[in-house]
Amino acid sequence: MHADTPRRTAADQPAQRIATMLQLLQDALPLQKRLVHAGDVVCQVGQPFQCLYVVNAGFFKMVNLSDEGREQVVGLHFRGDWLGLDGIATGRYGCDAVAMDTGEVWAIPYDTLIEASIRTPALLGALHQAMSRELARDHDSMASLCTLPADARVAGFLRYWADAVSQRGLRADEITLRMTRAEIGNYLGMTLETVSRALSRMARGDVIRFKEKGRRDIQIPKVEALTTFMQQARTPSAALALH
Amino acid sequence: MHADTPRRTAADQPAQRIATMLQLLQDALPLQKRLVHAGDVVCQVGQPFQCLYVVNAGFFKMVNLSDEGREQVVGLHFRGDWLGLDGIATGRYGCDAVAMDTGEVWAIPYDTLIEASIRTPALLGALHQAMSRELARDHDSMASLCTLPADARVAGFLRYWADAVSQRGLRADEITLRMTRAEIGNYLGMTLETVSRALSRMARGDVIRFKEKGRRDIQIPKVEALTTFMQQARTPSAALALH
DNA sequence: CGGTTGATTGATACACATCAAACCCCGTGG
DNA sequence: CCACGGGGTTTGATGTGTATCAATCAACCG
Repeated sequence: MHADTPRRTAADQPAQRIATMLQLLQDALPLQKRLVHAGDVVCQVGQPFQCLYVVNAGFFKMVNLSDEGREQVVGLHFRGDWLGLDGIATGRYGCDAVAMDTGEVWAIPYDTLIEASIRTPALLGALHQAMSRELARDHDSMASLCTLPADARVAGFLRYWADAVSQRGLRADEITLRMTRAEIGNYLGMTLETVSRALSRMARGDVIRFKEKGRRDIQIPKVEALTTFMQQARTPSAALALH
Repeated sequence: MHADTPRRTAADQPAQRIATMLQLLQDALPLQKRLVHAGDVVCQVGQPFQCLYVVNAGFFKMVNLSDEGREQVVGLHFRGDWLGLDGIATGRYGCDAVAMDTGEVWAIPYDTLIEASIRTPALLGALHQAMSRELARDHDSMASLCTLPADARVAGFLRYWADAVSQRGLRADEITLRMTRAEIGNYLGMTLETVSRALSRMARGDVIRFKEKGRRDIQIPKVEALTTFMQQARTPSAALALH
């Protein structure tokens, strides 16, 4: 893993797309920039919908408060993602957007966005792409919730995270989860103990490694090993290796 | 349950919204109408994205072919819903849209829609609402997949279906599922046997009734009974009534 | 240093999957 | 007409993946 200068890797394309989109927004709109810290709530379920928020830095979880207080993480968002999209239809936000780290979001009043899109049609493209992408991502999440066993879901989660950061131009072989096991488990539909066990199994199989002093930083020597781990987790066949 | 003339029930508002939107599309766009029958594929995963489709009649399932052939139903769509939205971002459809009954969709080239939206801005509102609504719906699905036990998920599915048809102006106390138990189970992340058992339990508790000669038609005497059934299914407490 | 929060690991329980058998309904064709 | 076959559904017996309960441990912090 020598640090070769990355020229035009496959990950560059999304990075370019995100950078271009953020630039477009800055040029075409008066943005209200807002700094956030871990735990800050960007927009809250039930509040009247006014603004969309675009993530310029940091990362965020979307939390759905289902009926009686039960919290459910329904999405994770990184730089370039939009927050608050599910408020357009009803006029009220459908989720809390909670910062998991210090970061910055740009508030864009929806009305302003629509107006500006007359002069700058590319704004619509950006919005539509963001929504469409989230739809596709949600479908993938549902598929993995429905079909994959716990181990495979955790592996898929790590792969998703690694993809997300690598698409943003960061190194993906060493990720630092800014979520507790409980939050991960909530997002993946399992308990924190199951998350912990899955990670332990992956570490035992050398699919991942924990950085010394802290089990939040995870090294991923080979991202494709996650994929193979997912596949073999689906079949109970070769479960005998490493009891 | 005497047939009182429904004046301005709560369900009228969505019905009005859908009718208005369909009218808007007809007035503002040259629509390519397309009749479909059960099993027809409206748009197929991997095909280049050109058109969005709006459901004018019938009902549709969205199927995600995950990696190796494994089919996953990720959404159900009724009159007024849009199909193919997850193709905007990538330029290729992300799901198959399969008709579950005879129906009609209106094909709308995306480019045409965007152009027309300059003259008729309301078109954008319709598109954005459709996408936003689906996002919110997906989040609800994820929450129920993650938190609810099988019985509650099935009950929630019936309630969702009943809501959907009642919002389209049809009677909701007697719904005919046009899906097999296997399809329902696939959508809800459980096996067909579990779906069957859940329905049997609900029938035993008189939450639903099967119409004679055929277990696809389900009577729902009181829709709110589904909600209470969901809640008591979540707590293993009162599970002793009716072994 | 104790106190707190998060993580790991083990023992046990249970919800659901799996396997299997029987049934119902419906269309087809002798 | 009934025999036959096949897809869909129901129900039961058994197995298993994961939740639950509980104890221990590691890191952080005032």
